[in-house]
Amino acid sequence: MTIQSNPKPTSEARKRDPEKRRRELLLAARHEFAEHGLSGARVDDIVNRAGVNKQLMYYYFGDKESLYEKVLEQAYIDKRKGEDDLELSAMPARDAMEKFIGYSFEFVRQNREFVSLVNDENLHLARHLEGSSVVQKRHVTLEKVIGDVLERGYAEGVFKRRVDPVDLYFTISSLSYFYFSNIHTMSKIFNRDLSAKKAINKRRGEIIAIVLSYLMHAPEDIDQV
Amino acid sequence: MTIQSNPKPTSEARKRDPEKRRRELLLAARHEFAEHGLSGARVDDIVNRAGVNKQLMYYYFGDKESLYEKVLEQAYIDKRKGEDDLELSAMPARDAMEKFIGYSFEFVRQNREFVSLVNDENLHLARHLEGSSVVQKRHVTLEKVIGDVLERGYAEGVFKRRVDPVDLYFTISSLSYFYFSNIHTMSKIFNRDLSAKKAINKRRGEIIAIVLSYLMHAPEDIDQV
Amino acid sequence: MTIQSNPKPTSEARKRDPEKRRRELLLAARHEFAEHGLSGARVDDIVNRAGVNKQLMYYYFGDKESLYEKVLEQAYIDKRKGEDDLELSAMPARDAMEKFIGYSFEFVRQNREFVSLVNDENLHLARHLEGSSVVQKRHVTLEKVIGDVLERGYAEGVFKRRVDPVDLYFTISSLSYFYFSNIHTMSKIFNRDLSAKKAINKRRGEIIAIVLSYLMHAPEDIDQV
Amino acid sequence: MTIQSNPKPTSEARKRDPEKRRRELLLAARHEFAEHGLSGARVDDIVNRAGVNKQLMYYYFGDKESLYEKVLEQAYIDKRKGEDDLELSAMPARDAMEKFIGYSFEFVRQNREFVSLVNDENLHLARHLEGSSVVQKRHVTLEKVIGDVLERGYAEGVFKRRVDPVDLYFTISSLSYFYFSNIHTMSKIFNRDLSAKKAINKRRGEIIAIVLSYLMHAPEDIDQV
DNA sequence: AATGAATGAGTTTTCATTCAT
DNA sequence: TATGAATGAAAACTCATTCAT
Repeated sequence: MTIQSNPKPTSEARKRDPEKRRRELLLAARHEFAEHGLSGARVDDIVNRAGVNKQLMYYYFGDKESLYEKVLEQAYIDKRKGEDDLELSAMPARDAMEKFIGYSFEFVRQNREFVSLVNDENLHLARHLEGSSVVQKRHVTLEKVIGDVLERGYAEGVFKRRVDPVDLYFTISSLSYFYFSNIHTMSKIFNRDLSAKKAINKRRGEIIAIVLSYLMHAPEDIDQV
Repeated sequence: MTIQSNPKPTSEARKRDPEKRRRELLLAARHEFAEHGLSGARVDDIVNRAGVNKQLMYYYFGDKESLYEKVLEQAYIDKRKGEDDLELSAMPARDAMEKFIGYSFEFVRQNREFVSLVNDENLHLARHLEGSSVVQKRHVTLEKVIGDVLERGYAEGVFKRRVDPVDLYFTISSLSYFYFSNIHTMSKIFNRDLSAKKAINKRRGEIIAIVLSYLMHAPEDIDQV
Repeated sequence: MTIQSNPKPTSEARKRDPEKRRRELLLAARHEFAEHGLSGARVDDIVNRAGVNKQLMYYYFGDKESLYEKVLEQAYIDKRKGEDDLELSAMPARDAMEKFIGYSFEFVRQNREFVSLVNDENLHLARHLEGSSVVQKRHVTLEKVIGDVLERGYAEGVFKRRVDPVDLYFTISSLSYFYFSNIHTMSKIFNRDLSAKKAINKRRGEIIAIVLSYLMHAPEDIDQV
Repeated sequence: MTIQSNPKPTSEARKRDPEKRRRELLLAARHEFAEHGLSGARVDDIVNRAGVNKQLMYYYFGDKESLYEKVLEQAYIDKRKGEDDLELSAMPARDAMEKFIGYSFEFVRQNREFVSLVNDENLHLARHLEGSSVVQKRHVTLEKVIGDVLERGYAEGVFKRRVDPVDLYFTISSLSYFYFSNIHTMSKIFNRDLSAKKAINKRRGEIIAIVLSYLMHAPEDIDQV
């Protein structure tokens, strides 16, 4: 690995690049698992998609399920990377919150495969997340980041309602995730084209409004009515 | 023949009751499909659960996929039945809305299988809902019921924000559905026991608060801040 | 049978006419067996075609294979009936022979199902003809009829070549039967539409010419060349 | 690897010879299909005959029907190979024709499986010949070869009757093929042992006589009588 | 005489995985 | 590292036949 590590494309070129093959396999696997779920995915299809020999998959990942775990873990890592890149601490609380909600929505919008993977993993009772402490660790920081924004909001006086950061994350995720997670059944049931750009953008606006409205109004407001 | 003619099921009885067998098969199938998804479910397991011969399933439903369609359709019908039983028109708008949100939450809480089925159906792009116009028809009334409550709320002055009934249904569904749909991954990720009764009840309260807060505050409220 | 034998259509009419149902079953079975062979035919399809309950077939015929035997036997009986109706003894030998050849050809032309049935029976080594002495008996007369025509032909001087009646029957059958038996493969192989009326009629003429030419020229004719 | 590199099959040897396994599968399949037809043949029996794992059949051929197609195609190719080996152009027309008829007869005599396969394929309306252009192409040359012999016969003055080469091929095939195709039913019907060597040889002689007689006598011969 | 329900034993096909090189 | 060949176990589905009425 260290010896042949960098480019150095000899006559036979791009062959014998184990890392690349691994990545290609993971990518192909993500597509397959997202499209068909763990049990619906076919090892044959994955390796065909990746353009590699079947045995190579076993060589790299051991078996189908381990490959699935790797795919899942990577999906969560990718998502958290995006969240960390937001740099929310650099802006006013309300803006930060709006940005975070918008990003959450856009993330699922552009990573539908993530939704499918996570849904399927819930079908399996999150059994494959067991081995991965990475995922858990990464979410501790997320909790903190949201907490910080909230605190700043309270300090600024822009947020009125005290909420648990994780609860808030739930709210934001629910609203963002569900739209894409259930887009097909909902489109059929209500006979609407929810995949239309216009519909999606409208929904994003509404989701931001819901969350902000919630944060910006103290509980008493309602009870007083 | 003349003696046992009527549904008087004697001691051994329960034989030759095709309708019952059909129902038992559907029930067993719902369990299996909810647990393992369409591709993960095993016909053998379904018929074993139902205690019938495998061929009977084919005799009644044609094939695995058709059985799945029937299960799915029935799941939606059952859900809609519950919604219709709420009789929301008989109470003040705010109470009606609170009741509806609470019911939506409790429905998924007590019908986790519904969540699994619908998630899996989304994985299949809602392809199996194609043939069922029943499901679509039943949701037209739902749209009307929500619309009525909203209108009454505006008239009563209790609701301030104008929203599309279907959008509102989305909001309520998102918040209710996601909690249970993603309960396993979320529990792992945040290392919390989201299945605990206390956590669930707390979340229900918050969801009701979110939705009501949204409806009861006009958009300007936020912008003015 | 004797009591309810004739029409007497009571209130419920055409129901309860066992003989008719038997015939309908046999007819449907003939279609199915001719189309798919013994092993390819489906009991379900047969009874559906006949519009009767499956169990009725078992009630009447015992099992699929016995039904097949009945169908086969009936097919041979029908064919022999036609041959007997020709009344070849009433006309000059050459005309009789021409008529017989023509009839043989037309029979398979119009009874393609016979061809399929017989082919399939040969696949089964004629095992199902075992029980049926009827078929064998009926062909003894056929042998005689052909023999008579031949003898008259020799006496009239129109036929020159002495042949065994059964051999001749083979020749005629071969030429007639093969055309329709192999019409699909041959059409494909030689890229011709052998099912066209024109092609069929032309072939009939040639077959008659072949057989007559053979009978009307003594063996020496060839050797002399 | 370097030591056993060449096809030097040592004592245990014969492993890992995919081509051979393919051939063995095809051979076993030909037996099975010829004995039981497409629908009557059992994949299990085929692979047992070939001594290979069942899945290997699917690995090589895709499914039962595709295997059937390959078997059928190969059967036709083998037959055509034999015909090409006759080298008819090297001998006088009459001898060539006699040789061709004799060969045609002997071919079916020694390749009864061919007969069964072709019969079964006709049952399926030659549907499986669709994809194989090979078969069709190979028969174009056959048509030419027969045409050449005929032309030479006319030139030599030995053949008097002008016939279409394909029609003649039909005549020869009919007479040869039918005898073996229908040998079981005919044996039963006429209570003769048509499988006896003597009977077969006698029939071959007669078939040659029929065809030659036909070719060597102009149509007028009959009409004049 | 007639029927809908039910079944056991197959039959094709699929699939993840391992072998041999 | 890489691959084509090979496999056992299971899966969906089929089919002739019988049961109960």
